[in-house]
Amino acid sequence: MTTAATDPIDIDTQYIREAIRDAIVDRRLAPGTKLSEADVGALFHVSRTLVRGALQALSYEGLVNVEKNRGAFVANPSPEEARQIFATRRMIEPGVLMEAARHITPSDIQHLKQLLMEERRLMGERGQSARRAEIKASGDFHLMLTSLTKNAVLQRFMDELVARSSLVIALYGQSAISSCGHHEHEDILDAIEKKDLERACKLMIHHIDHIEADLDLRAEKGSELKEAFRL
Amino acid sequence: MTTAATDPIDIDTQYIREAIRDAIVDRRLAPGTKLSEADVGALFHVSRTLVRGALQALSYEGLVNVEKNRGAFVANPSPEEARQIFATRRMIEPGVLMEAARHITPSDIQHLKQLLMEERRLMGERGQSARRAEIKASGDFHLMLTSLTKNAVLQRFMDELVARSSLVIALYGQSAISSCGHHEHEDILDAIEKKDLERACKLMIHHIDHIEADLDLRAEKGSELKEAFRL
DNA sequence: ATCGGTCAAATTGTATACGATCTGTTGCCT
DNA sequence: AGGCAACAGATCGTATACAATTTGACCGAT
Repeated sequence: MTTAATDPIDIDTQYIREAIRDAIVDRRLAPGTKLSEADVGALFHVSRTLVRGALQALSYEGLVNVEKNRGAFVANPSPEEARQIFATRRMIEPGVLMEAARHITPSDIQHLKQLLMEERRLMGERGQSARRAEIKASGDFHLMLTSLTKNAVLQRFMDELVARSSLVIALYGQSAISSCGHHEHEDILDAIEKKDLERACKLMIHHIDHIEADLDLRAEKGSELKEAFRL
Repeated sequence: MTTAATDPIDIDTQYIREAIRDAIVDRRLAPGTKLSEADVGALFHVSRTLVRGALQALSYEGLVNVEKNRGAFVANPSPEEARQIFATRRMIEPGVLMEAARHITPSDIQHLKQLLMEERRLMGERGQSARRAEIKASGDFHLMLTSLTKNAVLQRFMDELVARSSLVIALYGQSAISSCGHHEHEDILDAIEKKDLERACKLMIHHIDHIEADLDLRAEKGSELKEAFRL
């Protein structure tokens, strides 16, 4: 076996950024968790300098909050933030769909179908890690669709939106996703394959609506004291 | 005169980031210009540490390119990038418009009208600084519209898109903006005021189309050697 | 004269050192 | 006992020092 996982030689800001990002999106790091520069640096055997860079980058993505002179914490998105994220997805994703459909090839469709099969397989599994993998696979469908647009700007926006959505789903999801989420991806792909873009768009919007509807966004949750006390 | 411009007391990463950003968007820094960490640091009387943070942030926004071991350069967007930026705006801005219209108040409309008057005033002026101000005012209309949505995620996306658009317009614009660009903002606002959202959306799309149509995006320009030689 | 290689200057990459700020605790005073 | 102030530990913010890399110049060989 390689030693890559525990003893990677080339640790740079980017590597750390992605490692933390994955951990957050996979919910191995709980929202609110403090990410001390010294601790993270020790973990990766690098100085605080590189860690700071990674944390700053993640704060631009909205995955961590950095509080001045207090440190960085895994983001704990408020219900309001969650709503904004999904509102933005509703605006963008129909366009993504249309643009992706213009470029899509039969080979792309095969790849997407394969992803959906993998997703379905995971759905059968039980346990927390399966649920993580399911959330991830669900996001990957949207990201792969986006990659077909060959639009780097859009890709970055969607990367951020999907990552933050994962966090929100993990926080507020009521776990009915399994039942509704999956068919919808297949239906969307079907509509694209049949060039029925109008239907595909409609399905996409409904899909996003359903994901958001599965969330429990009633104000109080975790740490939003400021909101709770109307400060 | 005040010494604020040359001797500000509180210089932090954010301040530097905004200063450079403004300079790039205003085109006081030409695309391709090298931003040496030491030089910038000397200018603001800070160490390279803060400058690096600012440059990294700007690279996430797509306003500067950081090349490993070579330094940071003011972005020189390729025609392809320009197309992607405008394609993305076409996807997002109709949604922005709809959402903004839902929240808009008479007072907001007054503010927007005031902005448009200012814009029109600048249009009368001549010279490079007037053109800069005009490009800026033109972007501000879109940003102010976005701010009405009260959606922070969206706001950040639009901030980036508008900033990069300014760069692209400065680079590839053929300066016919004056004639077409302005009426369109007024027309859009009119349509919003009359609650004719369908018309407002259509006008917005056309507006973006017109801006892009005014660009000269034929491949070769400046430094895109890789493209030029098909590497 | 041109090509190739070696070397020096300049610039970035990373680590470390030091100062500033926050947090929690201790102990005194009322 | 309760509250306030001073202090100590920990953590972040910034600057500086040193290592690694790039770039351009010089110089000798073909």
